[in-house]
Amino acid sequence: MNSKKKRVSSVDVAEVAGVSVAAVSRCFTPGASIAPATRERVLQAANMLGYRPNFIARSLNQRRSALVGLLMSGWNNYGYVEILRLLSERLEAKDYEVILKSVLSEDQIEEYVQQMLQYQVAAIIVVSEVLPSPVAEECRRAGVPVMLVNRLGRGSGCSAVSLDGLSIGTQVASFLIGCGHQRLALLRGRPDIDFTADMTRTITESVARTSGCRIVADITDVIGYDAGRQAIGELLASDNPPDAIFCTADTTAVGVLDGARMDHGLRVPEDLAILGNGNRDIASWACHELSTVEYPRDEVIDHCIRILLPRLSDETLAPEIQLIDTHLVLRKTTRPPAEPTPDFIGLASS
Amino acid sequence: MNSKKKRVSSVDVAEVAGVSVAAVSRCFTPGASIAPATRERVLQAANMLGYRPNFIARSLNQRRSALVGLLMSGWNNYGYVEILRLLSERLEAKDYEVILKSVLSEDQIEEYVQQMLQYQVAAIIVVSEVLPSPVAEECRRAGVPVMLVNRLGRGSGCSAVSLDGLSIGTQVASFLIGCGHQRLALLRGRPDIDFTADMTRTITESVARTSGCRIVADITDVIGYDAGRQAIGELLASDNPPDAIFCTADTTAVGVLDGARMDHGLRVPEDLAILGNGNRDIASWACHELSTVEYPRDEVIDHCIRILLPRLSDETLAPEIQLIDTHLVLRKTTRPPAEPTPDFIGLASS
DNA sequence: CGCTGATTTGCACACGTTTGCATTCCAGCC
DNA sequence: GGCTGGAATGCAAACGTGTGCAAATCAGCG
Repeated sequence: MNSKKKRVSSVDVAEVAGVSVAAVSRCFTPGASIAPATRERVLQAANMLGYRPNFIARSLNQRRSALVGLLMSGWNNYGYVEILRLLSERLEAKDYEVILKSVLSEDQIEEYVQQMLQYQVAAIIVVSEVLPSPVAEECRRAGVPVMLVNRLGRGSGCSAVSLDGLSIGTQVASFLIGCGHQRLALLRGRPDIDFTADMTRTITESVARTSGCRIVADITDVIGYDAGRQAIGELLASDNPPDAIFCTADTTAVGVLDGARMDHGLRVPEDLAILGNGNRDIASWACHELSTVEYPRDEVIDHCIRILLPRLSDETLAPEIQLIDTHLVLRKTTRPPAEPTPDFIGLASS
Repeated sequence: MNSKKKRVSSVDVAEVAGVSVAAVSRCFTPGASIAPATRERVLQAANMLGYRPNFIARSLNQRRSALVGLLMSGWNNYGYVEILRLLSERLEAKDYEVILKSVLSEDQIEEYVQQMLQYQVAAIIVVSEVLPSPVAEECRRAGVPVMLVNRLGRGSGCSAVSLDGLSIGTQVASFLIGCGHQRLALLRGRPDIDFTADMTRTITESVARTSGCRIVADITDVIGYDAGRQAIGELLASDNPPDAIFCTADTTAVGVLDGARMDHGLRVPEDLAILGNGNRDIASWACHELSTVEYPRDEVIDHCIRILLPRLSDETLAPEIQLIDTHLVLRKTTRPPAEPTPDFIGLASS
């Protein structure tokens, strides 16, 4: 009833409690020197008036805020959304606030970063395929650390956490080759993503070292169910139809799977093996049983937080890049390896 | 090189440009009275020094920030994530910043709202099934409007945008009854959600008015693929197996679909009709072809923004509640209506 | 040149905190 | 009782900006 006009501040509390504003400030500062008795009196007055310390004023005074900027794109990528959620939760637990920016086109990045810097964010996290190249330098000048997730940003001087495309590419290649496939196709999204580019490189190299095996197609900008379903049609109609397909997203892989089975009557994995990436919920569903590459999101998040937290309070720390390895999750869209070791044969048949 | 020690502020710019701080402030305030010549000089100095106005200081001075708090839960619900994304984009376009809080349990809400109020947010949006009951009152005291999305929060005095459960329940019931189904089952999530509760109520009422038709099961807390797949097993093993199932989430419906087909050999829709809710991407996939209820997210967002924006600048506006109607999207997990009008029969058979 | 009015500029205060420093208070001890 | 030292408290100066008010500047006109 009285609070309609004015916002209650520390001077109001001080007046009621009969102390100075300094005292009420110390009440809300852990570890400050204050007598238990007055502390009690102040808290009581604050409670009665409905007082809350103003974080904006505090931030101005301390010259640093507990705000962390988060640039997000790739909402259609389920893994990114999970990362967003987990990052948010972990930062909340440390009493940081996340200010979220959804970036639609790369042009916006510059503007958004400027805005975030104006809010004196303690750091900027980029969960996105696009890299704020010119912006990184500006953040460094402002002493604001930048952390890239799912992207390496080589040479940008940012910290980063990403899957190790080289290692995973090797795993994928040796598995598919080991199954006896000879005509591989790759369906991936944007060509300029570090992870998929690295993966493609090692797969290509591994295949080149294997006689009788080759890559019949490497198509970029294939993203999502419909794109996958259409792509498999085109591949099957081509001169060199593949006998195994690796997709950099599970949804694409499911599109390929549905297309192969329902549009073209293929048997999976007998006629065509399909390997996805991400191991999201749909991969385990009974109607798909998709073989895929595990995405170790908890590990990704752990490293993010580990790298980020110390840099929030100490600007001078050097950026760090963390690569993360993972493994395949084999279900029913791929065949078991064609040539297991004798030991395994013995074990299985005895 | 020089910016390592100090942050550049308006006094630095003023000094370089040879004007007062007031002048540089006016440079960045649209519509302020400033001579073009000095404006040019100030901007040049600002640019040279890499100066950016400090929004924290501005917010403190103006006693209001461009921050909007966003409480998010239900990340497994694809629709909610879409809402989050769109809200973020629309608010960005109006130069507001979104502070994101991921709420895991209801206990956290109180704390998170307090934190947001301490950051002087202009409003709080709740995209969540849970309602911050005690908190709503506190926000009103602080003059901060609260907007609920996908939840009505009756009696809480908050603005809200939600689907009209009563209307949709009527549509679902009359469709399923019109198809000749007689044993309906409902699988829904949390029992205390306005939308699904309303829907359940009207479905129950409609069924009660129809002779020969009844509801054989109304199970709550069934959320997601696995839960749906398990639930259909239990339903089929019961004394009263349903011939039609309505699920309040598409993922649940797909679980039911897979379970019915693959675990129990049922034909869908001949033996069992399945209706989902949300019309998310998976519903249209060839392996599912799920009939479902459309979720008109653009409309939801439009109303959100329409209601919210004026209340960001004017605290005195009364809360507003907007109900939104939608329609069914019929694919192949439901049968066409059993008794079309004679006209239709005539048209179809002639 | 002097006057008028409009435009531009600067001064100084306010926003709500935190914090270094000085001061006060109080208990303990010789 | 006087002295000492530590704890508690208040004073006042920041932090970086916006803005009302008054001063200053300037153009225009008689």
